[in-house]
Amino acid sequence: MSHELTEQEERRREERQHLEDAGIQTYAYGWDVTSHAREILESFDDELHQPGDDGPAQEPFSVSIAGRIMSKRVMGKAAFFHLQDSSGSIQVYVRRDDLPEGFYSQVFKRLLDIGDIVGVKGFVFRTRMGEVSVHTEELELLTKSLRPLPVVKEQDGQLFNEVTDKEFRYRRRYVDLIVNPQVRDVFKTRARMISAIRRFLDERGYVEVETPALQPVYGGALARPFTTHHNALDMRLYLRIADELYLKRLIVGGFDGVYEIAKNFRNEGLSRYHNPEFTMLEIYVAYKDYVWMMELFEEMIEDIVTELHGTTEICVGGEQISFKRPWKRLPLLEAIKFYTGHDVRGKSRDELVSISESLGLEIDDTMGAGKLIDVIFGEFVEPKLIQPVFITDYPVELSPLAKRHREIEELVERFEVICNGKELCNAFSELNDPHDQRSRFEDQARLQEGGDKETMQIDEDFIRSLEYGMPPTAGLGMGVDRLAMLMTDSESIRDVILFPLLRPEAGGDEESTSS
RNA sequence: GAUCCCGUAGCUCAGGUGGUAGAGCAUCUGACUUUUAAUCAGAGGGUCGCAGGUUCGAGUCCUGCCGGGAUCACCA
Repeated sequence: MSHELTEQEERRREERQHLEDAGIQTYAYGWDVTSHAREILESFDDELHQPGDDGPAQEPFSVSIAGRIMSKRVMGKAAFFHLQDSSGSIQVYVRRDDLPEGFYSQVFKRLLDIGDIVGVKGFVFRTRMGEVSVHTEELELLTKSLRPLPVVKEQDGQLFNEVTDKEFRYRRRYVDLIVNPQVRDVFKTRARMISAIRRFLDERGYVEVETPALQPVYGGALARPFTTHHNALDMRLYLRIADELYLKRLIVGGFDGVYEIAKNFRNEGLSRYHNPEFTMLEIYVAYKDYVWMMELFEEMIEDIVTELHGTTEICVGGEQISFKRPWKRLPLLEAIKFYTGHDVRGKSRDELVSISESLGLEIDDTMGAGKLIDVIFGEFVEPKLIQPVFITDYPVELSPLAKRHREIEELVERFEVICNGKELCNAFSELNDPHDQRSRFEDQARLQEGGDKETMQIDEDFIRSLEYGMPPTAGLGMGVDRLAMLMTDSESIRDVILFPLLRPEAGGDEESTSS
C-alpha cells in the first residue's frame, strides 16, 4: 500500500522528524486519563469551578484528558483547539507562558496538527464566549498523525465539509468514526442490543453455544454457500449458511434451550439489505411450538426496544413503529386475500399462475405453487406491513425444516415477523419426524436437479440425530443486522456493519481470484 | 447479473452550447494572550477515476474498463 505522498503528508513526516530530533516522543506509551470531555461539560459548575479575575476557583477543577486535535486556532501567544475523545469533544486553551520555554512556539504552533493525539492536564473554566474549556498546564504529544484528516466544521449544529462520500466512509471506517461521531453511537447501540438479547435469553436459562462455521455439509437455509478447502484432511468445506441443523442436534442431545449469535456466509449479491457475511440469532427450545415462540419473540423485542430507547415506540424511516405487545397475527393466505383480493387457498399451480399474471407479476416455469404464493406475498403484502406483525402458516414446499400444520395439510407451522416492510425473523415448529425430513430433503434434491442453485443438501447425520429422537421443538432465526437497522434507523445494512464487503480498491495487489 | 446516477486539490464542491482548471476549509509564511466555521495579509498544491476515440483543441462529446450509490433479481 504505497502511494505518492501529498504535500501535507510530506510536511507531517518532516514534523515527525523535527520532533524526534528535539527529543520529543512521537508515539508515547500511555497517558493517565482521569476525565472525559462529556463528563467535564456535564459536571462543570460556574459557582465552584470558575476561577476569579485574580485568583483560583473556590474549588479548582483539575483534569487530565487525552484525545485527538480536531481544530486549532492560534492567536499569537495563546491558542484554542478542540480535543475529541471517546465521549465527545471539549475546547482546550493554551497559553505560551504556561508551557515550558519554547514549547508553545516551536512545538505546539509548528509541529502539532489536526489529527494528532495529545494528552492535556489543566483546570476547567468557562471562557468569555461562554464555552467550558480546559486551561492547559501540561501538554504532551501521544501520537503523531501522518495523514491529514478531513476537517469538518460546525456552527449552531450545522456542519460544513461533512464527509458524506459512502465509499470513503466504508473503506476508511476508522476515519468515518473520527469525523462522524454519530457513527460510533450506531455501533454502541448495536452492541447494547446484542447484550440485551444475551441477557434476555440467559435469564431464561437458555445456553449460548458455538457450532461449526466450517461445515462439510451446509444446510439450514436456502442459499448458495462459500466453498473452501482444508489441506490436512484434503476435504471440501463450506462456510455455514445457517447453524440450524447443529443447534437442533443439541436439542436431541438434551439441552432444553440453546441459542447462538453467529456469522453466516451466503454467496449472493449485495444490496442495502444484504452483506455476504451477516449475523444471525438462532434459538431452539424443547417442548415448545411456534405459537409459544411468537410470545417469546415479541417479549424479547419489546424488552430490547425499551432498553435501548426507553419506550416501545420508535421512528424508523419517517414511520412511527410500535413494538408494544401483543402484535397482530395474520395467516399468510389471509394476508394475501386482504391485500390483493385473491383467495389462493387450495388453488392449483395453474390457477396461481393466472392469478399472478392478472396481478402483473413476471413468472417462470420453475416456480411451484408455494413459490408463487411467496412472490405474491413479497410483492403485494410485505412492503405494506410497517408495524410488526406475525405472518403465519406457510406452504410446505417453501419450508423443508418445518413441521406440518396440525390442521391444514398443505401448510407448515411457521411464522415470519414483518416490520417496516422487511422480514425480521423466521420461525417454526421444528420438523422432528426423520422420515418426513428425509422426504423433504429429497424434494430439495429434485429441485437441484431442475437447476435450482439454492436448495438444501441431504444431511444424513442430521437425519440420524432425528432418528434418535428430538423432542417437539420451537426454533427461530433472526437477522441481527436487520434488527440493528431498525434500532438505529439506518437505511443500509452497511451502516450497521463496521466493515461491509466492498470490491478491492483500484491499484491494489494482483491477488489471483478464482470464481 | 441488468438498468439509471455519480467519480475535479487532503475534505466539501463549482466548472451554459468543447478553448489544457476555480472557491471555501485544510496546508505553508507573517500578525494577533479568552477564540469558536476565529480574523487579517501573502504563498504553494490538480496526469479533472483509467484507457482509447472524435477534434486544430476534451474536465466538458463518444466507446470500453475500474470503483461507488440507488433500483431490480436472489435472499436474511
